[in-house]
Amino acid sequence: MATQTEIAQRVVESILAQKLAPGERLGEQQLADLFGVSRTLVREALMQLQARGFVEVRTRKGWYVVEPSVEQARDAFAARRAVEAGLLRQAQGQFEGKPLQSVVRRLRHHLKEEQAAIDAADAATRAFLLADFHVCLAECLGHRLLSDMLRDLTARTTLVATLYQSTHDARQSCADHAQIVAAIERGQLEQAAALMLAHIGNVEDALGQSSLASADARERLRATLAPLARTKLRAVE
Amino acid sequence: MATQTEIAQRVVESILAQKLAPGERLGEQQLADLFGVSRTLVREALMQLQARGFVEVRTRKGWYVVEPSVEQARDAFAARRAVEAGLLRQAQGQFEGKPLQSVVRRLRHHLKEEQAAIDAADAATRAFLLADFHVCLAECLGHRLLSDMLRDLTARTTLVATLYQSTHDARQSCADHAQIVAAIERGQLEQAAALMLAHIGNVEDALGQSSLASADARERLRATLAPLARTKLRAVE
DNA sequence: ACTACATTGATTGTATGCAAGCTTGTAGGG
DNA sequence: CCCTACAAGCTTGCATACAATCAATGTAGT
Repeated sequence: MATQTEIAQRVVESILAQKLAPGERLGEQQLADLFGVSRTLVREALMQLQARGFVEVRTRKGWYVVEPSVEQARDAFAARRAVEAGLLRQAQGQFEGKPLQSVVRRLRHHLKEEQAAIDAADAATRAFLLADFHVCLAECLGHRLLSDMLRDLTARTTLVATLYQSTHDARQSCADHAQIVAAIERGQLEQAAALMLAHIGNVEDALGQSSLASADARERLRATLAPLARTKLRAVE
Repeated sequence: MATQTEIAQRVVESILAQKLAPGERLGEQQLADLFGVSRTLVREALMQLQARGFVEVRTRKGWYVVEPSVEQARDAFAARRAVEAGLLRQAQGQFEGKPLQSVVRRLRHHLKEEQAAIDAADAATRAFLLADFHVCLAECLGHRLLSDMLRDLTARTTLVATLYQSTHDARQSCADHAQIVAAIERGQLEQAAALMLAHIGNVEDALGQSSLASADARERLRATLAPLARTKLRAVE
């Protein structure tokens, strides 16, 4: 009892909420049973998600949540830097004081939600809201297309953050956001752009530290399972 | 005898080559027969294209090549301005003189192709190459993700250019591109960004003139068919 | 005991079938 | 003559059925 769009949405939500880990397999029949529909709808939903970069299909093997490489992760961050800085600088000539007030108002509202989530909600909700700030910014600035693209882009970076066990602090991100909003309110959009670049850099650096530790999934699996195997061997002896 | 990806690619090519006009209907069975596959594959291909913004589905009515409204067209141009200017400014700190040389070399090669096409090729090929310049730029600057996104974005703007009968001159675009490359070669990326903004503005303005004339599809149809109906009436008399 | 191979099970890839809905053409009434 | 109601045909939406391929397990042979 669900449409393709609903299925796709639910899968994306689950990925962002870390209920679906990167590299996790998504069986077609399994999802079909879960949603009470046929494999056809599931496939169509997955194809859309593939086009948006959330899942990938390995021929005759199945669908998997994307597991971005370090290089791909850097690419996503680089893309966000270019887009979001461009966004703010573009707004410089676009707005003439007045409309920015309503933008600031909406962003402040979003900041409040972020802070509330940091105090109360789980990590998944926090991560979602922190990413949504950037989407909200693009939307407030009138960029409908870019807000959609940023939704997927930030989702990607959030994904790699969970994949590489980012040590980044939610509180720090929220503080960064507040600074950016303050700069926008002062009309200093160039500075806002600079702050945004620094902010994205912070998030990216946070995962740079641990990227070596869990660089390879195979290695990680071996490391995780090694003691178990040893125990088993000893039991057999 | 074709995979979904091939079908999707062919459809996109046809749209860009103006063999498929905006608003044109794409029957599933029709495409299935054409490619010698079943409707299933066609549907899956169309779903991907829907996610990328090339086609839309009206329930129980069929698939149609997107027919962007004026507002959506402006949105696409605004997105391109933000992304491409951001791209160039971002490159400012990224490169330190040397690697830019290879970028310039590749872009110059592209410029030559553009000029050759302007002299020899048809309008569709020209439009494709002119749009591809921007994709190529992003790719040269190391933005793999953004180049993909720009491929779709520029396709969108090319689409609206054909839809609103842009009066823009290919030669002018190519000259703009040459100026941008020259600025990059001089290392003046800030200026390159400014030139890029002006260039995109030029293209957008070219269709701004005729946007009022064909603002509404319904209106346009009425305007197109009105004289025909009159002629017919006279013949009957 | 280990390797090579065959068989089985499961899963994806593709096609076909059936129901629902829109469009169009036509007939009947005003 | 025009307008409305109805029916037929075509098209999409979704499910099911079948084919192809891969992984895994079990087996036989060395």
